[in-house]
Amino acid sequence: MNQPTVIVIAGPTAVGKTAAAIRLAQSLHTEIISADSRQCFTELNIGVAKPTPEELQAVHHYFINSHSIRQEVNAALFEELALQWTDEIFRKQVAAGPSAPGQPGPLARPAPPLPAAPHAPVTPASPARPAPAIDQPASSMTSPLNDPSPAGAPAPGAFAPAPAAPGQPAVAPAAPAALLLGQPTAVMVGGTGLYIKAFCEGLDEIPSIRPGIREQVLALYVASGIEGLQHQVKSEDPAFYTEGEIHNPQRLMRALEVVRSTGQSILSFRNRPKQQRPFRIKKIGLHLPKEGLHQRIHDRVDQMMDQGLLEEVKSLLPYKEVNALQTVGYRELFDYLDGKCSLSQAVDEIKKNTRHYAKRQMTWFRKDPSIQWVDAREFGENPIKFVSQP
RNA sequence: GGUGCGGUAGCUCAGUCGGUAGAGCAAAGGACUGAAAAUCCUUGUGUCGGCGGUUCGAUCCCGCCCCACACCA
Repeated sequence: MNQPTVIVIAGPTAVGKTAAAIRLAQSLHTEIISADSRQCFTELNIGVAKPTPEELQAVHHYFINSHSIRQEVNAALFEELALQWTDEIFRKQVAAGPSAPGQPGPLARPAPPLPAAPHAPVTPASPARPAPAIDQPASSMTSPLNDPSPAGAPAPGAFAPAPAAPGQPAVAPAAPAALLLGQPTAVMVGGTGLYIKAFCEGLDEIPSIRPGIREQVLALYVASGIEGLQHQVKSEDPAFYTEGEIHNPQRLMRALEVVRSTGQSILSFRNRPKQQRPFRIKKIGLHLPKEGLHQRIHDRVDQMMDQGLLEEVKSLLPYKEVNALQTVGYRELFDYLDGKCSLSQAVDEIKKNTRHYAKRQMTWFRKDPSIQWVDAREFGENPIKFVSQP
């Protein structure tokens, strides 16, 4: 049975997902939905390894530069938006008609294919970039759907793609029709496992939290710590206190805000079966040997510093408390700017915390039996090869 | 050369009034449905610098040696 397909590219940070997904999307003449909880923010560029302006020009990306750090973004919002975007991509492809091999597909852009040099030169340090558009009130950005990719935010230089064998053509010559069988296809790429899960399986429907309650719960945590949260959860949501993660402040606060807002335990909402999506999902996991991945992480952090990450972080100092900036690469440099450590210590911390992050990502993705794992280097050579099999 | 202080887990160190040792970090594994680049959980045998001596028994006390640091010449 033929259905539209979403190809999901997952894997740890710095394996080379971005470049691989762009090549794949170009081969398939389609567009990309990013599944990255940080690259959606216009104000965050170097530190989140956003695709370069050239890459964004080559393939249309959704959920890149679509939000401000002053907006609340979470997995539920992502699920909702990504489903809309998927539908939008499919409809565009249907409207444009099937593409013929060797010809520009319906969504192909005029830009030439990106070079896929196995060892792309490090992009030189970016010149001073415009100040992030954080002056705008969040309310003026309430329509991310209509403006998914403002051109104003230049992204940092590209991180070199996973090394591919020399001599490979920039774009696989395979015909998109081989995979599509006349059916629309979209590409999703990102490292935020929860967002991918929300998109593929859906989240339970939990009413939104009444205004003021989240602040109230946070204040409780600040004032009385995890013991205070545990104490309240024990009396207000005993079921969660018994079954939930009671050593995890975030889970405790979530449980409290739900019970205070709805009068019911958060556990009572966890009853919805996995969603059946009206499209096929094919998950590809990119991996590299640990030493190689760590080397790429270290190199990329050094590149970020060369590209001016410190300046980017300085410009965000007034916003250091917002959730979007609780992020590897930013927190450590805030500490440096606060005089808590030396610059080289901060850089070492970024490398270490990025390694930890990659490990957590692998723990998450390994658990998903529907992922087909591919060596990132092989995938980079000819992504469509791994995608054209059912 | 002399004096002092050290040499204990990958790193920084604690400790054993003599009964073969434990924290933080690192590392490894894991959980995770509206903060997810977040948050949380689990895992600690290492010639206690080397060789002798005292002792039932030494990482601990004593002697010599090696190494590091500081100060004095």
